[in-house]
Amino acid sequence: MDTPERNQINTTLSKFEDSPVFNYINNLSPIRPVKSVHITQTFNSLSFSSPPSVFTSPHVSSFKESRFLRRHILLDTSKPKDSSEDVNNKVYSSEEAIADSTLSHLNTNELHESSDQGISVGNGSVELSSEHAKFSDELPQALQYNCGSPSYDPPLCADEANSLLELPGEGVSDAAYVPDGCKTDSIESELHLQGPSQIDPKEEGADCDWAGLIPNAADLLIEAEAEAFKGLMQKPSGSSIRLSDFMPLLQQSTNNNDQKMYMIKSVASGSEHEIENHCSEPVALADTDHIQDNLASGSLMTSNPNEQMDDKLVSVTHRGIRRRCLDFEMASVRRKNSDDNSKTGSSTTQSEVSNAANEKQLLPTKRNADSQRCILPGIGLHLNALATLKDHKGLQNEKLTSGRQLSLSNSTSLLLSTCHEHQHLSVLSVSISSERELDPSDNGVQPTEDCSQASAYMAGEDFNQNSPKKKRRKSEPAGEIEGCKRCNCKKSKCLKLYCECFAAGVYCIEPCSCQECFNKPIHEDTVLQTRKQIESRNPLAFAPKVIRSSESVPEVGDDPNKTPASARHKRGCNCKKSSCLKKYCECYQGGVGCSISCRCEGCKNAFGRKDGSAITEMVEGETEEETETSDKGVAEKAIQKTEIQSIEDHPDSAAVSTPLRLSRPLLPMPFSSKGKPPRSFVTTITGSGYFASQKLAKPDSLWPQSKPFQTVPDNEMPEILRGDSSPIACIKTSSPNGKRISSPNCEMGSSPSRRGGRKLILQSIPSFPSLTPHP
DNA sequence: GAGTTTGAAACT
DNA sequence: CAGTTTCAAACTC
Repeated sequence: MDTPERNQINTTLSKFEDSPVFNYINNLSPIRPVKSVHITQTFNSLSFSSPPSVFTSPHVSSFKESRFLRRHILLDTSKPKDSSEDVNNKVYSSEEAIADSTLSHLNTNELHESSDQGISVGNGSVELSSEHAKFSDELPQALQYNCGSPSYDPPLCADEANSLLELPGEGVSDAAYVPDGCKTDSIESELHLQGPSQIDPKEEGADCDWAGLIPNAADLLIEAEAEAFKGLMQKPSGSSIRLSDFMPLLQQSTNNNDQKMYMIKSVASGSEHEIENHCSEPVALADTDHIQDNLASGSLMTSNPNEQMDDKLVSVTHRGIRRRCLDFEMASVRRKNSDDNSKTGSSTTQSEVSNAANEKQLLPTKRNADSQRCILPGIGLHLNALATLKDHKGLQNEKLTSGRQLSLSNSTSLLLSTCHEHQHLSVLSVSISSERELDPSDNGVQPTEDCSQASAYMAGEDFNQNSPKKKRRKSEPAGEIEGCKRCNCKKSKCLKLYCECFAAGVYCIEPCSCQECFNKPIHEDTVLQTRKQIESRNPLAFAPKVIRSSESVPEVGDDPNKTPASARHKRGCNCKKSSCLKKYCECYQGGVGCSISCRCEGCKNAFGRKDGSAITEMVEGETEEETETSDKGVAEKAIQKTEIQSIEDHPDSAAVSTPLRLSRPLLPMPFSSKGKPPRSFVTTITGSGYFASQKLAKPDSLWPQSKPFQTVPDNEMPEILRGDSSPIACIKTSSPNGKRISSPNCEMGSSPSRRGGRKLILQSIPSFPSLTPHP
């Protein structure tokens, strides 16, 4: 990504601004240029986004910055700066400065630098190197300015600011990020600002930049042009710069001689072309070549209809250029938008297509698509819907009794084969539209949520569910957990926490054997209401029962209270007879050790006991689970070490030994017998985000480390959830309101891959909450 | 698959 | 908050 193009644009713009034509245009334009406002906006936006943008894509940055600069210049005239991008900015700023006539100093050196950098400085550029320097410095300051400087105009429009903020960053050209309307306004406003000044003597002075290259004399100008041309021709990348160079020349020529003007004009036209190209293709890198070609061919000369023979031709040309730029920008924006859309669409379509093509591969494709957006979610929903479909076809046969994998495969096959048409359609439609609506099965599934919800929900379910469940299961070794949860509720209607699915925040699906189930998309409202009620009683009701922190997370820092234990059950268990050695124990089921918060009797939790004996856990590096236990140190039930040892001895114990890891394995281990995963939901907090997953399942990295998990008294849990990290926050936030706050982290957070099953996703409590229709 | 056990969730 | 009931998973056979 080279910035040169944009730079050129900037320069051209600045030139335009200077030209009286601009003023005229501005007058004509219905858009009210609120210079200050726009500028400020841009500035603000720049301030916010600029840094990254700068690094990422100079183009964008240049453009924005340029605006920036102006403002700065206006505000501050005396700051030095160096960055190349700044140079671009300089152009504008310089122009402004010129307009203001406040800045008069030109630094040939700077000019050279700018040119070297490839940033061509238009007239304005010539002017103030010093300013440029300032700008660079100012960028950061810009914010300050905005805040403090009275000079600044009123705050930017929220829309604009948003637009700016929204900018994808580099890739997007200025135009792209700026809304069409806004953009034009902003540009025009810029023009206005510069417009009045038009061509200042100083600008000519600016030409002085060129001066390095070109002497003031008209004759020299021509020569300079020739050189510039050569330079353009020679330098592919630098083409933009050269163009800018031409601009100044043009201006000078205008001032100097009409004849020369022609020359210039021709050149200018060429520049325009280039500019246009740039404008039109801000993003494209190849432009330079293009431009060169054009120049070489001489097309440059002819291109502009706008050009005129007058002295003002230059200005006109500028204007023409300007406009084109704007237009192009707009066009570019449009293009980008369209492109983006097309891309997105294409991507979606592709994904879908691929999905369609590879029905079986839905998962993978989906995952791929995941990155992109809602689509997947949609798919996930769809999957759920599919799940519901089972009814239609009676595919359920397969309820997974023992062999989930088989069932999954079967189900998938069913979907593919039997439902296949139906599903296909649905899937495709979903993916395409990114809406589940299309699915007949979907019905009312989460209409409210859209991407966010869908994503969360979907994410979980999607991957998992969709085919995911099935696939996952397939992928997973038999015993493994599948991520999917299935319930067998008879009386709760799957609207109580008794229901694992409901508790996990997922809809029941095929594999479920539940009766009178209301935990389906069709009953979304009911589900949401019920969920709210439950949350009202217990905000953490849908929070992961087990919270785990990953090393990455700064957990400790976050919660002083928390013990280092990697994970703990939210509320602790209350086991009386199972000794916390069976899945009856939620702690054990969750693969975590018991903590102080536990009220268990005779705790022998292999993962760790209250007393902290959790020796077993310390396995391998990861240990941790219970390291805390020591902290807790409560020996309420101090279990004898012997027990622990014994545990270790046992094969299972092995798992135990490394509780965390084990957890991964462990889960399977203990659960493996049936292959079901533990019920408990685990929330893992990773640096990026936390995951709450029902299953420990593939804890992957999660476990390990870190977080001390405080055993977490009930109180703590909430804190943990809330406080610390966003992830938690996500959970909580979501749950309380019933809304899911999907933090990107949460959703994406984890690599979906981790949790195969929907459970994983589910874990993000938010998912469920998300279901809540709250806007 | 039926029955039992278990402990969480829900209720009082 | 404690006690009881309900519930469904976990477990056993």
